[in-house]
Amino acid sequence: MLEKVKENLSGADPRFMTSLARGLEVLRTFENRTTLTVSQAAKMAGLPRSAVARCLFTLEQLGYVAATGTTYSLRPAMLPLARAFAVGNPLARDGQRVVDAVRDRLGESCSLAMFDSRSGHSQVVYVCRAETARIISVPLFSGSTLPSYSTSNGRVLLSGLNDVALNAFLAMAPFPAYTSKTLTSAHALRAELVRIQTQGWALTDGEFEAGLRSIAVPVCDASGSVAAAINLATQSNQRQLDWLTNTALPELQAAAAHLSRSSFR
Amino acid sequence: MLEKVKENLSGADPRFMTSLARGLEVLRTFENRTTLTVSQAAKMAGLPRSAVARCLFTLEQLGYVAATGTTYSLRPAMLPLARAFAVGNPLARDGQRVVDAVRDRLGESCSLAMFDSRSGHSQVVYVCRAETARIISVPLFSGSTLPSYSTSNGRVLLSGLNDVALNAFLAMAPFPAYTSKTLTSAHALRAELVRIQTQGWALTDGEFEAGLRSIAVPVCDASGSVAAAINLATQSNQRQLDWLTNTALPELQAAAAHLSRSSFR
DNA sequence: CCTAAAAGTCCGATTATCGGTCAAATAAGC
DNA sequence: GCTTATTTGACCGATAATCGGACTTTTAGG
Repeated sequence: MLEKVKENLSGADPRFMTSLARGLEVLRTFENRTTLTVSQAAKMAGLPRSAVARCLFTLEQLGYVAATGTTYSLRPAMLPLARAFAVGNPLARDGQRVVDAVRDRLGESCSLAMFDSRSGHSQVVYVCRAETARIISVPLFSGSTLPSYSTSNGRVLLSGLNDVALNAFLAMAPFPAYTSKTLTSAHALRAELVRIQTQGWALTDGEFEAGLRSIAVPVCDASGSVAAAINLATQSNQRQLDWLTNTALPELQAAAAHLSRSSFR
Repeated sequence: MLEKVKENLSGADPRFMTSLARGLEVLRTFENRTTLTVSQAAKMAGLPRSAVARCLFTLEQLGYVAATGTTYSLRPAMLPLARAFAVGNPLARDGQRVVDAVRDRLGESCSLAMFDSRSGHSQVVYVCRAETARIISVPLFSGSTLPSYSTSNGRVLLSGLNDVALNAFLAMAPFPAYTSKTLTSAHALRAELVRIQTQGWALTDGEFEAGLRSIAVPVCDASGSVAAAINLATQSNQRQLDWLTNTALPELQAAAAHLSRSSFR
């Protein structure tokens, strides 16, 4: 997994720092578990214990994790970095205002998402989110990640990939089905992504979770490529499909256009 | 600065991974500047250009930063890590509810802060925050950092340090004065910290910013040591000092006690 | 067009990193 | 309470990953 990233790059670029990659990989294990021992982290990261112990020792010295006995946990050190992104990235900076506005106008939860570029293109990370009532079983926050192939935001982002990247991603198919409606084959997904690309928006209906209906549109950067996606999530029994395409879609498109403009700065 | 951290640790522990430390140090430069070139980052981090170029190359491969031409900027990769802390740390998880409640009851901005353990004990990071109207010139978010010696939250945290850590910190004195009232000498600070420790709360009045008055109390963990601080920030011309100690203080203490309990889990 | 600064490339030296091993400690199972 | 199974912590020689300076190319500025 880690080696793949390195090797894919025209075969082991000498500029690639394995130690740095490993250390960050170890940090990442805390996304799945709040407290970890050395061997647990080693198992999860798929690295030798000694290497993981070195990483955790270093991360502790630097103040990124804290040790209580032999168990490690995260320190707040990530928060300033997350804030740096939140205020430095034009889309993230203006995004909260925009999703709040959409939520207020339409009365449904609205989210701005981007690729979590750490995991190829398989995951999207929620950057900004405005909630109404909780409609999804898994709680979402800024920083939550969701699979890209089965969510409207994710599909919009996938539809903006170039052929090489898209093929690389689809090579991972088939994908697990969350519901009976989930598209899981590379063929079906590719067809859907093509349609999304031409029509300019994506709609998923109960593919990630039964009863969850969602529509998303792309947010483009100055070069015209898809930099983010903004979506509206509703309950199937509350909003009809044509409400999404007739009422929600124009609002989302306006919001996306507005965000697009701000990303030029 | 980086070497100090390493050497202070009983002279270059072989477990310390310099490459990992450097990579994280390079990441940190983005806290000061949203976009950076290699040489800018090298200058800020105080590292050779070639080393920084390797770090940025690696961080880009891993998806933590993105390159646009020769300038780099952060990707949303930090958000999942920040969220992992926010939901995994007991104080952070319950903190938002608590500061919101205090803000609602007292009508003033309330914040929960912890040491930013990356920079010795010189900075505190705001973990949770509930705002009223903007009363401070510099906007604060979750993830914002402020100097510990001149803020009420910071002083509470400092008052919980052991002698060794405190002496190490005070050795950096004198500290810059933000206003004419700022305590800047090690002597004065030490005296104030002792008083804070015995009385159980800290009050700063216009030391960080003129017209800003703030009171803070400690939040302790299971072992009884200070794990966080919670404070209320007011404008000098709106709230008298005795309102802070008579009305605000009990509320803060109740909130802190409540948080303390949740940290046991 | 010329100058200065930054970026990109390369490479030999060195040392930081590696990962397996072993003893000690801890936890689990009986 | 004893045995067994993991886990931790420390060690160390081998090796490859990292280092940083030097050079060339490119970009930016006057």
